[in-house]
Amino acid sequence: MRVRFAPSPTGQLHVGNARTALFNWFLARGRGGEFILRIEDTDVERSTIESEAAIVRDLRWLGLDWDEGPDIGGARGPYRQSERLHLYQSYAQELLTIGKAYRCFCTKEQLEARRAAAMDADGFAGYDGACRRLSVADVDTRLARGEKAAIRFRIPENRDVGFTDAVRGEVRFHTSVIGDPVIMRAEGVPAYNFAVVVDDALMGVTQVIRGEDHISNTPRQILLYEAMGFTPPAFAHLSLVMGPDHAPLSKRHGATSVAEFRTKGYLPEALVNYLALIGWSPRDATEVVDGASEQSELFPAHELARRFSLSAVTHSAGAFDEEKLAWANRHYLKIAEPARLAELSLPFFHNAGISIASAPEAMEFLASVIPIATSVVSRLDEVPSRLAFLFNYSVEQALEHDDLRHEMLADGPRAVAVALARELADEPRLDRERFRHVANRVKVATGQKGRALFHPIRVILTGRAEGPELDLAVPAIDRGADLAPGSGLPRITGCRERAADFSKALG
RNA sequence: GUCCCCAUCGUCCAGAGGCCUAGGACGUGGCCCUUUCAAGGCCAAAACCCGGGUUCGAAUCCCGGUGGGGACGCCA
Repeated sequence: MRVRFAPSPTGQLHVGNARTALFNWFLARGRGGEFILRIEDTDVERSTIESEAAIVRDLRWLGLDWDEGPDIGGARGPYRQSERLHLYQSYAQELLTIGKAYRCFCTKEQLEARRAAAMDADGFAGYDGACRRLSVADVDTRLARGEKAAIRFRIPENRDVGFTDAVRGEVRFHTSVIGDPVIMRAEGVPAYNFAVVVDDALMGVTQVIRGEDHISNTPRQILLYEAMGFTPPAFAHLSLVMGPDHAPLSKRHGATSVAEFRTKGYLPEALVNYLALIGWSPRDATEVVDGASEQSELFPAHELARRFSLSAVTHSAGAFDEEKLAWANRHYLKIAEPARLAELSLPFFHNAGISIASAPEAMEFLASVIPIATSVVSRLDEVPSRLAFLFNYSVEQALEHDDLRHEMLADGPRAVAVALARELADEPRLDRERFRHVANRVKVATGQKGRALFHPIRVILTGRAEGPELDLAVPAIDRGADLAPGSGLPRITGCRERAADFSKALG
């Protein structure tokens, strides 16, 4: 089995296309097939090498890999259509020779005018066949005169073209609704419908899995396969991914590209898992035990691949639900390696204005505290604000908030601050256990308890009324104090100093 | 306009004629846990688009309607 993903490098990788790539990859990896990446850059105007690089980067980020592609080569290359022009030219010539294609001299303006008229008259919007029966002599003289001509494929008349779609079943079109498509533009560049067919045939693609928007191109392509003597591959058309309102997913709905989801702080495994859930369910009928079926929907990519099958893909379009993506992200955030999360969150800290040295001790410290944030947050971009108290600590700043100041200036909290400073003064390294011990002594010393005791302590240690769990914050701050000198971690202060500062500030 | 595809809780899926008093997940509401916010646990509300057939029996099959989407390009 050979499958492919064939994006055109005209922009960012869209999540809908990413899902198509994913389903192809699932199939290849789940059943030992080959996955090919091919770049369809025949639109010279819009294709850019930057887009190609971005698409490759995003596919890699998602964790996809391919067996053949423009960046790694392969036996059936090249894998960029712009580098295969001679192939299209020779096949087009062949079709011309055997009379299955013909030159078309119609201009864009003429075509548009006639199309509009025909659409009103009988609803047919395809090519009207004006150049279909030009004589050889005619064509030769016009060519000799220097007139530019495109090459069109002659769609056979009065035929049914059908195929068995792997997700939809039987699909049938009558050739009367298909106009002769351009296969080579006047400039000598192939048109999409022709290039895909030549490439898929030559590259030995056995299953074409693509978006539903291509379903009506399929009959043209099948006819092209036949005309050139190729055996058509199996086709599968995936329903499209829509926005929450079931209109086509667009910027107006928020993020639409893989790159945007990355910069919003989603983990690739979460996006992959979520995307797989649109239009497909990883549930396996064989796992139904005692009438209760498998409940989880969260699986690593290789497991999704193992379970994947085209026949289980839904026929209807699915709406993109960022809430559910966020849920998947929370899950993967919780099970990810802290060291990796520390690495991944670096740019988010940078954006938040918190610079963290790349020194190993700094990264080690970050890794040790990152679970404080990732255990409660939905995305990586929320991490810095959760952890800011470790880096940007200041008594003054904390007391600038009216509500906090009022609360801290009350007798109870003031007593807690003073007692905490005193207790901490003689305390060696703090960990959760020691902290509980200290808190207990503060409780005894002040007679405060519950919220009245812990709320002031939280404000002292985090400078905020809410936030990371104290159990985790305490040892984190304590470690930071030890690391601060020369570690490249700016302005980290230990518990002892914080308590003392507050005690002083509150009088 | 013509052709094609699709139609189960707000959303994503399960359901391939009786197992359905329609199941799961996200989200929502409530309760529990808890020194806060979360997380976690438990419970709840919530759907077969409409109309005709076929059948002893239809969410499941057929036809029509309606609704949504796609295509009709010298874009892909």
